[in-house]
Amino acid sequence: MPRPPTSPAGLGRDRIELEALALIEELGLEAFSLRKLAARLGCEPMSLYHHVPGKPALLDALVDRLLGGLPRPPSTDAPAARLRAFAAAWRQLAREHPQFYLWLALHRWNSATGVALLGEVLTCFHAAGLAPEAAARAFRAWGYYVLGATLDETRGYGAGPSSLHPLTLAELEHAHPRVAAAGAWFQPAQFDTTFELGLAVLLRGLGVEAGEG
Amino acid sequence: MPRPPTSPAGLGRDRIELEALALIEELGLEAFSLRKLAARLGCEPMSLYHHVPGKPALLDALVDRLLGGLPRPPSTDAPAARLRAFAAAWRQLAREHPQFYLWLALHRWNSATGVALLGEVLTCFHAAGLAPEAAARAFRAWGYYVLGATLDETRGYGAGPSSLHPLTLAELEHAHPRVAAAGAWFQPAQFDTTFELGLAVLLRGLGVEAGEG
DNA sequence: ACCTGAACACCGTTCAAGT
DNA sequence: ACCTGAACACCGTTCAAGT
Repeated sequence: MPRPPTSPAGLGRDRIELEALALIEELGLEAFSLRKLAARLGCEPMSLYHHVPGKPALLDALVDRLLGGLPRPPSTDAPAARLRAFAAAWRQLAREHPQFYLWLALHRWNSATGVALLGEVLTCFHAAGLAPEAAARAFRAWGYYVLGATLDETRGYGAGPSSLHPLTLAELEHAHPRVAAAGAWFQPAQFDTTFELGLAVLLRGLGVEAGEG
Repeated sequence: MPRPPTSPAGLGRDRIELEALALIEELGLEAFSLRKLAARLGCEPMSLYHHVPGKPALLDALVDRLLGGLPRPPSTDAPAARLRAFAAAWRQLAREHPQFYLWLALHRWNSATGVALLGEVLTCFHAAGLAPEAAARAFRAWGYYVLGATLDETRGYGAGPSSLHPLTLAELEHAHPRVAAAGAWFQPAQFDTTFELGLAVLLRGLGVEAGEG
């Protein structure tokens, strides 16, 4: 009684990768392990090695999967609109996979999928009329901003306290009233507005968007 | 024969923390362990627990140590100059501790030291004449950019390939000539120029620096 | 007060063996 | 071809014991 190649009982890369993605969000990236993944899949830890070379390779495969699935803006849109759309899709991906995002963001995208995506973004800067050097630098600066924002949004205030001797709210308000007051604009509900503000400044200042837009 | 409190034979937090900082850079953040630190210090792993509550607490103490040691610009400088100086000092710190920087950058600075530093930076935006909300959002956008740039500089291209099937240089030049050509401006020698470009755009667009400087 | 040794509950991964 | 079980070399940390 041979079973189909993607039978739920068989492992296969798809089932392994999808379950890994879910388990990472459930447990956190640090607590995720191949042994727990195997338990979730109902197999022995070592069975995974017949489908995946090891843990780093599995995580890199997840990067490729997510990069490949990122929605692309229509190439008929204006360059600035396309860059806003790329940033929005990327932020959405970070929001959907906050735990995995640390690995996703900080590993080199030197696979075919990753380089293709980088090329699409870089093309927007060329399409905006920038010379090669200006386009390369603007691409980089834009990436710095998007990277920092998404990491801060997923791993910053949302991640909870980590210090040995954290300041209490009362201490904060007494010692640093301005920091305490600014906290109102550091809430998740404000993320979109703040992100758009900085992005608009960058796109305009980098020469991607005309002054009168 | 009682020994002085900071004797080389005794452990003490200072010796533990300084050795940890050095060992993290030597081995990499992921490979660093308390057991290896103990071996380096010539003691048993469990001896460390008499000076430090655990591994995360030790790393958070290192954050506090480095934040406290960050050089501060003179408060007589103009706000924009101070923000450039903070960014430069921060980038320097990242360059000196590229391995530890991932932990340093992504843990909440809710200690007294951390909040004081955040307050000093936020004050620059107020001093530039921005209203509380604009200052809070500009502070955040500035931080996104600095965070992303430093992480990319320390963990990006410098960290080597990670993908399962990386593109070769020849494949890259054939399939994505523009990405390959842009690589010339992605080298470490170009980091300063690119960083300053984006920072200038942000400071000007956020209203920190006047149009005519 | 400070350090030690054995032990516990985990890791990723190798290897030889099963079907 | 695919899965398993035992084993190896690691982790962080607890606990009881030493001085």
